[in-house]
Amino acid sequence: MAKFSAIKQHVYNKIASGEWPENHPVSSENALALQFKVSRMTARRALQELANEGIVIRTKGSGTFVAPIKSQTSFMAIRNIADEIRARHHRYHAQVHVLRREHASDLVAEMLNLEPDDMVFHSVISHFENDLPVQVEERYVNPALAPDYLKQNYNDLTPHEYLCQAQPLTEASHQIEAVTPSNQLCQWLLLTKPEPCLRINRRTWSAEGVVTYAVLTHPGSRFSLGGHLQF
Amino acid sequence: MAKFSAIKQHVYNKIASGEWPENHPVSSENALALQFKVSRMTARRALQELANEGIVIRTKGSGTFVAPIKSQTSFMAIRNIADEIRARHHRYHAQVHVLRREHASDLVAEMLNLEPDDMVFHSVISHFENDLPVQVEERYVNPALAPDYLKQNYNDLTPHEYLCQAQPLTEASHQIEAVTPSNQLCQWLLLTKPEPCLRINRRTWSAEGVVTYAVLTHPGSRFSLGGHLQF
DNA sequence: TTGTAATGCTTGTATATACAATTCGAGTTG
DNA sequence: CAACTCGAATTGTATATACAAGCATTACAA
Repeated sequence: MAKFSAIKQHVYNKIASGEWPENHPVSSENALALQFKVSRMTARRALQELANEGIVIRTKGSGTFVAPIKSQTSFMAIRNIADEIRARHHRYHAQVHVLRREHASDLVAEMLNLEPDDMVFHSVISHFENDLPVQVEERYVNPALAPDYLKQNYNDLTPHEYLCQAQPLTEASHQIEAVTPSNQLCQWLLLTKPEPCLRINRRTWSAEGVVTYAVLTHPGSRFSLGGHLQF
Repeated sequence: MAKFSAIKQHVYNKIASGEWPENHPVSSENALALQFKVSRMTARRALQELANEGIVIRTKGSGTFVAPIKSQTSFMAIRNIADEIRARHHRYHAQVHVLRREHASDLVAEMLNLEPDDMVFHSVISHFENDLPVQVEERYVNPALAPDYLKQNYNDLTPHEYLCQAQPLTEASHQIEAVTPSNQLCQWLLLTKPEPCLRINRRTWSAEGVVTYAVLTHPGSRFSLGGHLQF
């Protein structure tokens, strides 16, 4: 492993272990250079790359500090929330609230191109970043296209991951809105009082039809969607 | 301007002008160092940052090349709110609340790559769909890049339309979040009580730098963002 | 007490150098 | 003609050094 990578890893560990919380000062370039017996330029490179990744914030004359977390995700690509959180070197885990077979409501039936009262799979899962839920994923699945959906263990892999491998997706549509969360959602999100939430309604298709309809709800204070375009 | 920035600019220009198309080789570190009379490390930094931005691709032993254009970003094309409303066959009109020259706040200065207290143009406009406001557009403009911004009549054309023709945009970044509107925003949006709002923070670049920073706020009950992807 | 000047620490920019690792083409060899 | 070798070019890693610029504290003077 390259020396500058070792230093980055050292900082990652400090942050992941909780030893360095938000805004905690990070060792200076010179201190790291001494500690790791490298030149200042090498220590500098490590901190610089961490800054590019948004892990730390550097201020001339002042120092380097652990960046406050504010989730940001690309809304162009359909990405996996778990991968995203891990890419930020934060701890991820999930909690399954609901996982069952049930009759489709009118709305769900329409979204999945089924008849009302047809059976669908329904799951509700909270996704945690550093012990704080950043997303409640409410998902309805067409049983014909993913018959083993209920048999998976969603602590190990996300529904999105499973569905991707079970039914390669060909198409997706999103609708993004701001909503007030229901009491039930507040509980799942560990919100003591309602706050504006970002909601993504997503339908995904495979070659054989609509696979799944998902309602993803993020607390406004813990999540924002980002994107970058070039022309 | 720092030397490494000058080199980056040089590469930007070559690409923007079309002189260097996709996959065209970029001058090597040593060549740029000679040409700009800097050390290799400085030329290297310029190319490295361009690579981080996704502008070029670097391969050890081979060289540096103009990156292929990122496609499929049509999800959130920069759309004009007025066109959108008219496309729905609804009546559109605008109301200008603020249109003036003022000192930049720290945040605005940072977003526009200016110094705090530099002068910027500031406008606040409500956009109405059938007599109900669906967006408050708060916009800050770099006066150097759009000196006539304040002279336009924003009942006839939107700031976005004017800026597009004044400074062709090359790049944009968005951040979408859910927020509670301030009292001032509630007034502008004709909301009797606060409701969750969808907020889009957008920065747009032309070849010469950041042109404008816009904060677009939509009432959650009157607006949602849609998108469709195919793979 | 207040304002100011000095000082030390930090990050930012820049240079010169060295060697490692990889790619790619030119030349050589069988 | 094919395969191989070699070397030039290029990017990657690392060091040592220098000075500029910003921040925060201390020391000092009014």
